[in-house]
Amino acid sequence: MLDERKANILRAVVEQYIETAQPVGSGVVADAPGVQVSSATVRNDMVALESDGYLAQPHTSAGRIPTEKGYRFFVDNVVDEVRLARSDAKSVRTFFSQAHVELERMLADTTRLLSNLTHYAAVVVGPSHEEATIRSLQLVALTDRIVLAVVVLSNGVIEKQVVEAGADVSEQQVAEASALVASQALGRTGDGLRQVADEALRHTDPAVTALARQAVGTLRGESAEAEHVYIGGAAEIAAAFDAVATVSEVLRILEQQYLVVRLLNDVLDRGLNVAIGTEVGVEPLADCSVVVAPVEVDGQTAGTVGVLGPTRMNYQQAMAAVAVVSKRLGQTLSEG
Amino acid sequence: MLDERKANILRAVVEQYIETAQPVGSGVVADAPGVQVSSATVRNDMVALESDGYLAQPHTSAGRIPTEKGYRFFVDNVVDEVRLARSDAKSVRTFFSQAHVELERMLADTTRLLSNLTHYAAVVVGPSHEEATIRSLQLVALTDRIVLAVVVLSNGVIEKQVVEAGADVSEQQVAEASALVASQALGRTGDGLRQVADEALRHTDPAVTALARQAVGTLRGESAEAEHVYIGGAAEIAAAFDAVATVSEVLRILEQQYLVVRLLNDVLDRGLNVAIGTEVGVEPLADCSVVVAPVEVDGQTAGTVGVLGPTRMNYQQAMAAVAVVSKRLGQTLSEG
DNA sequence: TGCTAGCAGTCGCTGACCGAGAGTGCCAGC
DNA sequence: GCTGGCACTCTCGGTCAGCGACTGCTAGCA
Repeated sequence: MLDERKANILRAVVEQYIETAQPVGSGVVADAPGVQVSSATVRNDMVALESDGYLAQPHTSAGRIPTEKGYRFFVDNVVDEVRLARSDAKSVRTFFSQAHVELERMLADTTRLLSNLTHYAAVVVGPSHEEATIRSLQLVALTDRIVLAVVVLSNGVIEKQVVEAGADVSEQQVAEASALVASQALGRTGDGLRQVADEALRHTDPAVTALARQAVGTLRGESAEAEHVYIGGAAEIAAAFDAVATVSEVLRILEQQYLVVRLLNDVLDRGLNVAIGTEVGVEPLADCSVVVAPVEVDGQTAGTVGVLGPTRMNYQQAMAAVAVVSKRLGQTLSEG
Repeated sequence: MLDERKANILRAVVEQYIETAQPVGSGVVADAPGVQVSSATVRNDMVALESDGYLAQPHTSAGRIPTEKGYRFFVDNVVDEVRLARSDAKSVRTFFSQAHVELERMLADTTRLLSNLTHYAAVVVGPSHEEATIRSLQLVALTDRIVLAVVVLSNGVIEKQVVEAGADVSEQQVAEASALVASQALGRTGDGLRQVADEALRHTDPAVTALARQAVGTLRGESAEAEHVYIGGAAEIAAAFDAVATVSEVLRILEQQYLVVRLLNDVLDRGLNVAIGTEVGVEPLADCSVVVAPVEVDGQTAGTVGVLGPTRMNYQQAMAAVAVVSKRLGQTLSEG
């Protein structure tokens, strides 16, 4: 553990480096508030911090920059007041006070809000629809053999799934299968669909039975896994790094949305709100940090909110923004 | 108009510059196939090409680079054989031979295909749903006052629209309004919904009438405007430019999807397949070019396919890829 | 013991300079 | 009208010196 002065010095280095992206020398640190000692003393402490792995020196006669361990200490021990700037708090408030009836648009807009607040890329993973109840389930014939199963959930989300019938089916048969499936599914949660037994789906016409069972089978398979991801502010990534190769790599990761979801969940599973550099666990994101928070609806985790930026990130502000947005989002979701 | 040798020289410069991104000197041009003259002659022609505005010189004693006018000439007069590389043609074929029943996923995947082929960002604007017929229209109550209108179109696309009822409505009322609207809308095109007169929607219960009319009204307003855009390969933008500021600007444009749609349509409206630099008409995209093609289904335009890359783009390949993909996409859409 | 002032030393950055090389424009000759 | 040749221009890479920033160390002071 670091004594108070060393912690203050580390804090000063991190804050300064976040601001300027330049190695920080002992001079400016000595002038920082909370460090009322001479630059020589700062230097002595800096060598200690360096040998303890909190700071690094790009080369002799350059200032210090924080290591991952340094950022980690900063995040764990130094970041205190989780408070948004007044104007930011206001834009969050106005955002959530607007009516958002369509879940999906709201989540997409939320990424925009977050990336505007933080100037980093923002990720929102939508609530898994397992908890929402099924308000409507309908089979619609598209062609003689292809049927679309459309599920409307209580949160306004629509799941759809293509069902290919084994043989040609008539409009009439589709309608009957639709009614049959609906009778079993309505009111259940998306997850509850798994409990619909094939035996419950029976009709005098075997073709109808078959179609109904197949529809439920397809929906069973899908509904649990489909995570809805929204990513916004990719352009901020370009602004945050100065090597175009890094930007390209990071964007390539962001394009693989399933990877991003897994990444966020991994971080949360490890009990972290912040993953720094290699902690993120994806090699091309070694220069990136991630700040995440679960979205809680009625005490249940129902989604994730996060931002992705350079390790040289304004953690204080990002953590505040993510915390506030995830909380407000949870509230809004539990109301609507 | 340029004589043949000048055209060949211009061609050589453009092709070389596309490949190397370096100013092209008279020496390499003289060695190019189709230019069997000495470098001195090439130089003489180059000054002519420069004073005609086809080439530019970053500084004396540097080679030449093409201007927008130079690229334009190249695209209009030089690009001839629109042919994909064998392996690329194959991946297009396998892509479209796979079953794609869900339109939206297919379009999203198409952007991935195109950006893989060209290594530029790809844009696909989905078919406006005006031509597809309505297979199902259903009102689903989410809360006492909020009703979701769900429209399933014959191409498998689902449109949804939130309808807020003026007063609380019962499940029964929603069901009746749903049947009422469906009876009028089924079989019409999405556009044809506009022709449903309010008078045709009448029910003994005035609340049902009101809800039905409001639902149709909301759907009327929306269905025409909602363009579905898919953008893929944003990471390629980062690889294509070496100034991180440019990358950031371009990505910022791509994030505004409505702007991208308008941009592509503008280009097509001007009767162009290729827009080069300032021709694109968006100031931050001055270093970008766009290659577009309409997607035709049964002779009707039903979407757009395009790529966006640096002005220093491989037009030949990009044009070929866009042409093939748009054609195959049109075929696939008219089948399914 | 802990802090500080001071000083020598290291190293990157900047600007000047220079030579090599690439490319040009022009001219004379074929 | 094309070409070879030549003088010229300008960039690029490398070297070097001066400068400035910052460090590490040491001696001295409270």
